[in-house]
Amino acid sequence: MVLDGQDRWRLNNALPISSQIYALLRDRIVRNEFAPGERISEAEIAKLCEVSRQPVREAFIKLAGENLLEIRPQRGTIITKIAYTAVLDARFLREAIEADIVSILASRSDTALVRELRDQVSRQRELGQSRSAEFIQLDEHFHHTLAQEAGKGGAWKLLEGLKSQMDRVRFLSLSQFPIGRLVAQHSALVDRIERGDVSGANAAIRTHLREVLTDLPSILAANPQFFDLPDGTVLQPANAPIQGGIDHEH
Amino acid sequence: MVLDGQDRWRLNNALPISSQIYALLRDRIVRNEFAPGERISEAEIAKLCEVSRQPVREAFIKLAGENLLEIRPQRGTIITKIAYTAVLDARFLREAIEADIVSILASRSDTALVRELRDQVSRQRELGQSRSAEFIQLDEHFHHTLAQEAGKGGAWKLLEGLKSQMDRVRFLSLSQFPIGRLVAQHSALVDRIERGDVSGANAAIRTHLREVLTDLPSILAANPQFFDLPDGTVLQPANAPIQGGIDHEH
DNA sequence: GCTACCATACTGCCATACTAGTACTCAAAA
DNA sequence: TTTTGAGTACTAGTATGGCAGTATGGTAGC
Repeated sequence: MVLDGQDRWRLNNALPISSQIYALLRDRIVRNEFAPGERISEAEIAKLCEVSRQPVREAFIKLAGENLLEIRPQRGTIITKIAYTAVLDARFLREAIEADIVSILASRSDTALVRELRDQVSRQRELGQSRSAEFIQLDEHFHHTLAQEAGKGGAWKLLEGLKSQMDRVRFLSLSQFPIGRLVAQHSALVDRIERGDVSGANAAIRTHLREVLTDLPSILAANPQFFDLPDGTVLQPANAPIQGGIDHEH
Repeated sequence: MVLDGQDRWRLNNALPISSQIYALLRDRIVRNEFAPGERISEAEIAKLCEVSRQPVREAFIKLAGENLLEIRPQRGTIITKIAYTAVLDARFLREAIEADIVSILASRSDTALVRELRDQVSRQRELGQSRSAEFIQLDEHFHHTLAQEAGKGGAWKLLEGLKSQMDRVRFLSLSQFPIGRLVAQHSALVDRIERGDVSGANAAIRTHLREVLTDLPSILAANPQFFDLPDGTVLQPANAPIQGGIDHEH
């Protein structure tokens, strides 16, 4: 593991230590500040944070539950590689739920909500192309707002664990993030919600979510060591339509 | 907590203790052998299993991650009540992913798969109305097979944690389980997969998944103490169409 | 009878120590 | 030179004890 110089990682004492270690490690893993495949040990992190192994261990267990760590008894713990198929699976799940969410929003035309979303979009626009990391935060907030307002905040929380793998890819693709296009898609989405255009909003969010992973193959090509490819995986564009299509009755 | 007489809970030594405690507790919670809202303590379980508190604690952490336990620091740990909204959210998620799965299967007509599925359906039919608990296992296996064969086994695993809340409801509804109808739906689904009828298979799985929770309101009425209802929740049939509709482009 | 307070018995959280299992180094034997 | 085996330095898993915070029951004061 790459130490941050010789610094210790500072914690506060408002929350349980294990929770802080968890949040701290998760953030670093998702941002790919650890190399996938790299070893990480309880004792090492404990020493770095000047705490005992126990809270570190509990954080490890939670991270392993999200498939960010693989704990191998008596052998060691490693940062998992980004599972290519898990990324695609997570995207399908997210697309399905968010499509429902915007459908709900569009079908009830809440003017206060539309105003709030427009505010967020302008803030996103102001960032400019250079501030990709901050954009991801705003993007996260935008989508969270959608879920919350649709009364699906609970479902959103359930999905957060699944998003981990997708998030790692997003941070890998920071440099080639087409922020302008994503913001425009957000804006178009809000337009359609405002007009009560259910199917239009639906299509907009689906297109948007596929955009995020458009460059997955090229990212994979540029960082093959970060990924875990099942044998015989055939690379195809991540934004291909869902095979077989989806038909919902009403 | 209701002790099983004065017995201890036997563990083997093939797996880590914490994993065994986790599996043991999860099974009991999902089967509603603990009363939701009831307190449960590390020390109590540790004593019962004749192990130290540490592995029990680690099992608690994993269970809390699935929202089966609520750990309140310095106050105690309780079995969560079944979150009514979480059940509905989980159903939406499951419906979305399984609809994709059967679409994939229907669009490629795998005769070996169809044979396997038919075998499973006949075994389900043989059980008869009286063996609800065993039926749930077979049902689980059936749906798992669908996911596996569609190459979405990974996504299925991701969803397992979310299914916990739904499973608790299913065990509550054991007595009034319309097994005959569910098996017939399975059979109809296989028919449509065999015919390559994508949209038909899609509709079949959606209807089927809604069936499982059809009786949610009556279950809730019969066991109000098991459920956690957000204030102002308006009870409505769990199998209502998704608000706003879902339109997928192709 | 009511309120404020305090002792007590819990709770979960963390530190420490120890166990058992694995990987690795390096020297001795073939 | 290659192979083997013992020793060592790790790893995660578990047991135990002490800590701080919380609920509870009873009591003193009103």
